Amino acid sequence: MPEKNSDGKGKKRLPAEQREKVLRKAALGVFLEKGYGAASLDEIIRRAGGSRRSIYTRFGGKEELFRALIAEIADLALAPLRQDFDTGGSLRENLSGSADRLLSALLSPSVLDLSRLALADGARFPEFAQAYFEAGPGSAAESFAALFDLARQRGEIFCQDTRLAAGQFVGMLRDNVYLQVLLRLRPAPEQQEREKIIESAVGIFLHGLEKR
Amino acid sequence: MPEKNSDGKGKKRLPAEQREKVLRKAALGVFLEKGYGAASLDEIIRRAGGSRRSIYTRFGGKEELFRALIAEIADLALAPLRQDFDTGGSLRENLSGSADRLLSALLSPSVLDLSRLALADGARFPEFAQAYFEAGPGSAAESFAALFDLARQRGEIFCQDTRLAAGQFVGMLRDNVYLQVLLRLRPAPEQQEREKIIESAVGIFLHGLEKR
DNA sequence: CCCTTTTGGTACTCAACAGTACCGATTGAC
DNA sequence: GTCAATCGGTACTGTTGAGTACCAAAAGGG
Repeated sequence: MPEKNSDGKGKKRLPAEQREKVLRKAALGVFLEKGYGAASLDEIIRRAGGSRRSIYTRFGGKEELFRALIAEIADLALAPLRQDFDTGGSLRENLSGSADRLLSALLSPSVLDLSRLALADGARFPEFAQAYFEAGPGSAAESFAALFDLARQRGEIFCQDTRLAAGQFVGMLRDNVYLQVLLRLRPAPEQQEREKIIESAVGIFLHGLEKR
Repeated sequence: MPEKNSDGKGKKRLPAEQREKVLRKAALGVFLEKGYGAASLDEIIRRAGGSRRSIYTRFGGKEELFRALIAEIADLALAPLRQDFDTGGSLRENLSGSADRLLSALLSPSVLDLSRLALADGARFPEFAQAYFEAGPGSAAESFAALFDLARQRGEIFCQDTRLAAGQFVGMLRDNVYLQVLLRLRPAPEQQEREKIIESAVGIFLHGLEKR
């Protein structure tokens, strides 16, 4: 008796291109949720459909599958984080707006998972840790540094090392509240608390960089 | 032929108490280096000597062994971080000194491993994430908050929410340099760079909190 | 309509590892 | 010295999951 699958999906075949997309997406989800070590190919296949062959013919194995995802992982999850600054507006407005976008991105579930993944499995996949940092906190800090440079040229602030200060500003947003969220000790702060965090950080920072 | 072990250690038996100490220490090292999932009992036994029985009779299993370590893990690795503040000296001196001790602790190999462990396996062991945060960044922030409260009472600084500011100051030390070290993208900064980081952070922060 | 190629699904092998059983050796009490 | 209890070492069991083999069904060209 030619039997169908339990879920009734049958044995429809997907064109190679689409199968690969579905596989990448499913793998991405499982890796982000479970981490590299605890992620199982069976789980990926269960979500994506297809068979083990589809992974091994297309990618070569678990490790290669993960490596194949690195580029798009960083791009995808950190995209909202790399928004350009408004050219107009005051320094404070620009800083607050950018900080808000950065903090919201950092606190989004997918970026939180991504950060945990980079920290947990960065030892085995240095390119991944590198890609994560460059696409995320690194590029954010560079944007802030550019902002600070401009303000310094205008004489609005006083700062010897704008890159260092920018990295510290990003760190300031990654404060203990963020750390607690990353450790799953508390839920992400809502709009109101985020605003308080940003107001405090921007206030301290801008005042701290004022000409003295 | 009654044969000795390859390393010549023989079959000396350790008193129960000492065996447990050695086991705890070895397990601590392996968990910190490999993470919970990748740590194997065989490796722990190889380092500690003894046999699997010594783990199962004393602790019950891998999970219980890990849980038994949580308290001392946090205590041990974060001890240098919880030094009291000098009561004398200026606010800036106190802040700089404390920040230096905190940063040095955060950047020490064992605390870096501990932080990665808390982030990677905090999902499975929430008590561990909790203990890590409270013993480490949490208590550090509380100390800074106390320092800020005192300074505010003296009228030296202006700050609405000292706890928030203290958490942000700790975050500021956990800047992008620290993040890169945590991600194993670069070695820990030497004394000179650490001083620059602290000088910048303390300078921005104190100036930022000045009465305006 | 048939035949080749590719894919989905399943069954298998192999390795790693947690947990258990057991034997002989060591220790300490008597 | 003798004996009971315990410990070290090793072998075994069961499970999980990566990687492989194979078969049958589907797609597509002739």
